[in-house]
Amino acid sequence: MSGRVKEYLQAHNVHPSMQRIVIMNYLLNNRTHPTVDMIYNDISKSMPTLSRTTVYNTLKVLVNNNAVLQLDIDEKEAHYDGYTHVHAHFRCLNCGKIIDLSPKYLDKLITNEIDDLLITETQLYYKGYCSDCKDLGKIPNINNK
Amino acid sequence: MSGRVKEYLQAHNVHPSMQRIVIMNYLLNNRTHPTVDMIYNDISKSMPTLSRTTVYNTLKVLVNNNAVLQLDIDEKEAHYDGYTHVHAHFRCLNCGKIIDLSPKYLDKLITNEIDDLLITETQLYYKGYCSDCKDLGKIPNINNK
DNA sequence: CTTTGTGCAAATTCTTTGCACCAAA
DNA sequence: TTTGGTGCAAAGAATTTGCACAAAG
Repeated sequence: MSGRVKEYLQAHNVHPSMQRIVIMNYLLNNRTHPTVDMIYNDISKSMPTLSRTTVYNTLKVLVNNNAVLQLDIDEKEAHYDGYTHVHAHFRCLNCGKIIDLSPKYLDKLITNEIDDLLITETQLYYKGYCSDCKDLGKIPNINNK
Repeated sequence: MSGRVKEYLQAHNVHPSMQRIVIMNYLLNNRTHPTVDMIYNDISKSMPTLSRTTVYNTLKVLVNNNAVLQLDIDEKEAHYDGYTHVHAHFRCLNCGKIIDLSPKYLDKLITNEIDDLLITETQLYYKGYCSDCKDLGKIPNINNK
């Protein structure tokens, strides 16, 4: 079972340490878009030596290697998603819950209510390299960063 | 000229103080998606008594009243946009520049190159109120909060 | 007067850094 | 024995809070 996770990490050029396997496994099995603190609190119950720094370090490595998605939908703190395919997210401004939106909404702007959600705000962000930067070898290598 | 700004603020139920007019005017005339610090540094040249806290306060009021858009495209710090209609944004991961994308890209997922930009990442965020929260009078009133 | 906005300093929160220790190749 | 991962404590950066003063109606 965690053999699968180990392979997943290796496929993404991430050296599969104990901590990395546990954190990646957590993300694959908890599709709740957790924060660093949620991950840390949950995992340290069964792995009391784990440090917050390691959670930060690990998530950075995983994100840089496209094994995990970092969500900036919450201005306070980052959330993480083990499902890396492009998909839309919804965050409730009252309870904070973040959910995936069905792919059928991916290519359209949504206004008002859908699927029993009241949408009040839409943000569409693209990231990459602009014309000035993209040619100049300024694109970083993968591992670490 | 700043009479226009004053009217704009009033139309959004924001009491038009000197500082608010100056900050709103700055955002309407600087479509560079500035951060709090950029706004503070630029404006305090001509208004040395301005405080960073007031910039924070003012932006919060403006955002809450839909007079300004807050962008969370940069995980480090918030950027602000005086143009509030829904539109897509692109941020260069090398130089940090944020630009608006033509509306023609709004309703489609972009991969690879467009308009001389190399897109490596797409984030589609919706915010609002989930089914559990939307009926319960949990939607905050506009002014302040 | 009374309410609302401003601004300083201190506090909070999330994240990163420096460095020593450990483990695996 | 060298390289890379872990974890503690401290530092850093962005933002918020508490409170006193000022301004406007």
